[in-house]
Amino acid sequence: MFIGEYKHSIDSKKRLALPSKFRNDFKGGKVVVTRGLDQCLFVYPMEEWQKIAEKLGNMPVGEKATRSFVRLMLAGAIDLDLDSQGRIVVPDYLKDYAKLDKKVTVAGLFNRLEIWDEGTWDNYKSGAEKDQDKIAEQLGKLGIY
Amino acid sequence: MFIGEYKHSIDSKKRLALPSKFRNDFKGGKVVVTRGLDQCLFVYPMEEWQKIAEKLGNMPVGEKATRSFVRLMLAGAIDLDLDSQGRIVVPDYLKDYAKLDKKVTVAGLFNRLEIWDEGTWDNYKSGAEKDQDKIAEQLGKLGIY
DNA sequence: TATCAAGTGGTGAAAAGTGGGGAATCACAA
DNA sequence: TTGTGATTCCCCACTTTTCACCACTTGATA
Repeated sequence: MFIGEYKHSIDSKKRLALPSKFRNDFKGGKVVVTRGLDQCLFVYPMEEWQKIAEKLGNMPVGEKATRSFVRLMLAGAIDLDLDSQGRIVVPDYLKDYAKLDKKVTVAGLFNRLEIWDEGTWDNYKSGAEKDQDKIAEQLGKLGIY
Repeated sequence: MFIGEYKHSIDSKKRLALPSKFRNDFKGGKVVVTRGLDQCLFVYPMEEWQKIAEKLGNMPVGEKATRSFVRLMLAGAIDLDLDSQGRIVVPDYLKDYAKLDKKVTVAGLFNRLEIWDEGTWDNYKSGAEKDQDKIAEQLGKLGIY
């Protein structure tokens, strides 16, 4: 289970180390990175991704909106290997999508990691902190007190 | 499984390299290329195409739109060999159909590759990316949170 | 202080993408 | 048949990118 917030950096060769804590969770050193919501990237272990890809691959392509959604998700994803230091190489199109600069924040979100540009993350967080009331409300709905 | 987004180029002899990553998925170096939806080309491994062609052949011919779609795909299909560098030669009629210029984007879509003109792809993508709410909704349906 | 693990950075070899020459093939006219 | 031009295919070559490997730095621990 992925949890916590980590500050890492992308070097000039677009390499990014994933928190060492989670290396064992990526079996075979294989991960899948996709476009996420709110300008971040999602990182899934391969097994987790398989399930998602299967669903995506079997969605009906008749409807235009569905088609573009599937295209965005599948074409936006990439399977990567960790190098011997536990790093991935972030492809340009994903780096651009999430507007990643040198400093990034890696966040654990239960069944996935998220990769954020550090600035974007800080903004997002401070925005979310302001919305404490709404968050409390949502927690209530989930039965968390 | 085909995923990811790759920038390649078509040279003056209409040759296009497919991502090296997928070369092993095309057994015997044989692929089938055909007209796809939304002004792109579909690229299938031979085995996969057999299945698709069968499905297409068995579609009800009652509806006019279906009929023309089936014609487009079946009649437009051609089987090509990869050369020793992993390239295919794109026939004129397909190149014209997808309005391919020098720069193209190859996208992995689970059981097929798609070939897009780079500009067309970028437009298509930015159109689809705009609607983050819809994307979130679709992700929810897939059980991704 | 010695040690170890984690994060970061750099280098050289190999692979991938691209481009071009020239032989082989074909169509068609002389 | 022969000649001409166009096209296709095969092979080689150049350039850029990628990858595997090694090395340095920092901080925590004993």
